[in-house]
Amino acid sequence: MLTQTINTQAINTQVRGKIGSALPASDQFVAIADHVGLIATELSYRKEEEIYGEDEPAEYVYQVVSGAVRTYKLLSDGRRQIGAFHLPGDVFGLESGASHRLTAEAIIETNVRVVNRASLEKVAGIDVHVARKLWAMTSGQLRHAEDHMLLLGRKTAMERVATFLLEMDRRLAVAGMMALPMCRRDIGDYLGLTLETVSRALSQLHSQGILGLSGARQIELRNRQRLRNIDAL
Amino acid sequence: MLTQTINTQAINTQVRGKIGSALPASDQFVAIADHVGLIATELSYRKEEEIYGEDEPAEYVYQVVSGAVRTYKLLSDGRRQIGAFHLPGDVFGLESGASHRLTAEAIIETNVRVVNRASLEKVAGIDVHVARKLWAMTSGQLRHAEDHMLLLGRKTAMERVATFLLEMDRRLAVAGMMALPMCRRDIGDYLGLTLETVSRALSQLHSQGILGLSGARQIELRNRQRLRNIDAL
DNA sequence: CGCTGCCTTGATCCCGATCAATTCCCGTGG
DNA sequence: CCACGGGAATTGATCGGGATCAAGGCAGCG
Repeated sequence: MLTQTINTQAINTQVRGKIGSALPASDQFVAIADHVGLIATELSYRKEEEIYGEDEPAEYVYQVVSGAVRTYKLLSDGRRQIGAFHLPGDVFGLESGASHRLTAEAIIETNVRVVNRASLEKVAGIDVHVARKLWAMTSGQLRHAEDHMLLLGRKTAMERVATFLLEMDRRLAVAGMMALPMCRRDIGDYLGLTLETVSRALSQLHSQGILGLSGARQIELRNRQRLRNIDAL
Repeated sequence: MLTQTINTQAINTQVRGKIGSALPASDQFVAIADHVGLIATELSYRKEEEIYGEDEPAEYVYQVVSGAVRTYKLLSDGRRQIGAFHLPGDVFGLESGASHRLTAEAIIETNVRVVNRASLEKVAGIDVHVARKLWAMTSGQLRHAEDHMLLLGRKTAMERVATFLLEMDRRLAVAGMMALPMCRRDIGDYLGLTLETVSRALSQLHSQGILGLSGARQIELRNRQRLRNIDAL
């Protein structure tokens, strides 16, 4: 339960109050919260800590401030499919229905901003721009899921890894370098592969000079065009 | 272009006007159209006919009246991933953004009801219940996509086919029988398998007495519980 | 400096893909 | 009503990409 999390792990980092204009307002989640005067709370989660579980009531909507989050589903025998990685700025845990449909965990030490879902929905019932924004965010997640179904159903291992690298490059590259927050197993569970296959694909791309590795999780893309050629359309 | 479709194939079946209460009002799409007085048009598509293409402007929102529709993405070399099958009552082609992200085709002779997206959005800007409903419909599609990612990324061939049969049973069984509108290739492209693998899995389930076949597309589930046991969680 | 978990690399296996015939319907026309 | 044609489905044989099993290597952190 989130209540426990607040009480046991995150109590020290709680910051209650209206989001002020001093905070980065680079996206609409903040803009909404700011504009309509919603109460936003900031929480911290440690590496590997669960944020919410599958089928739990969706009490809050989250936005990553720093760190990284994975959302996934499990089969009863432990097979895992990660649906998405959530990086700084991303909103996750937004549900139209009553409960979360995936489990969310912090991959590394992570700070998130949360807004109560009920109050957000109340605002959406008054302000059509907020309602439109909630729909657009869910629609954006659907777009990602549709692209990912194509990857999982039809792409080869090498194509999947190329797609992954280009996605991460777009989302978290700083000065041409990526610092991946997740391990090989997470990447495999996102791409529908084993960690060994991910590792082999990365090694091969490295040997071809398409990427540089300075530490397993520090990756530099040296030739994006060749990577795009490997990735099927 | 849809305009062409209207002019060439569907002109005879066009029915312009406010949806009346005499039509089945079992779902909210009709309820919305009825309530707010939107103009709904009914169109027909022949077997294999395209309804809209990937990246085309999303001018209309569709609801299946009769028949069946597949929505899919293609890779440049022709590999195809079907994201969903749309059966009578289902809404498809609803986009929050400007364009369609998958191609839609009629699988068999199909009748659909269409509503202009711009006018629907205009209504959503006034009536919060309509706005809420649009969000909920997109959210429902996201739920399906999340479940399907788990299937495509982590389930075995037999598990995928079991999941498929249970889904179709739920959605189109009449008196314990299913009349599948789609061929084995479509099923394969939905499940991330080849048509041969789908066929083999069905044959095996048949030989185990779990399903009855009267014609390749007429399937009777004889033991849903065993099918649920085969389907991982 | 030495664990300990993460990653890489190698060897082998196996499930589902691919290639290849039939067979089975189902629709069509005689 | 039946014969026929042709796409759809089944079934068989073989292949191969990625999984699995199994060591090492390395690096980040105490």
